[in-house]
Amino acid sequence: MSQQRYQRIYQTVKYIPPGKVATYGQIADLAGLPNRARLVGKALAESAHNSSIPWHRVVNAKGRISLPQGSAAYLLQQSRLQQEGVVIDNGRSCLADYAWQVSLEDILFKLSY
DNA sequence: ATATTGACTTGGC
DNA sequence: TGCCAAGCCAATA
Repeated sequence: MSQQRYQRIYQTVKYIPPGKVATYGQIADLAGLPNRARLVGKALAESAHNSSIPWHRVVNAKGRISLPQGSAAYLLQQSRLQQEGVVIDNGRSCLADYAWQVSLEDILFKLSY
């Protein structure tokens, strides 16, 4: 059911390693879709049922969970991140500690398909 | 074809 | 830290 139009976004999200987080804007840029952070959120909302997509590793530019505070989805994202070792302080993760940094080496030798 | 809606971002206080 | 106004733009209505 995941729409074909969000394929690039989904593939990019799959590369976020466990224990790390990426921002909506970062995913959009990496997917070749600059200025489309909101589209990433939309794509993830539709991927919630797809277990192969680690949507919980995507947070906003401030490192915070962008879901209604206290909602089921919010709690699920929080617990999944905590399980991976990401400390969540009042809905916020510390980007300085957990931000996913894509290096040139990753692009050339590890993320190749 | 026009208007509204977002799991967003940035910059300024 | 936090709030706000703008800017952004595909998808929906």
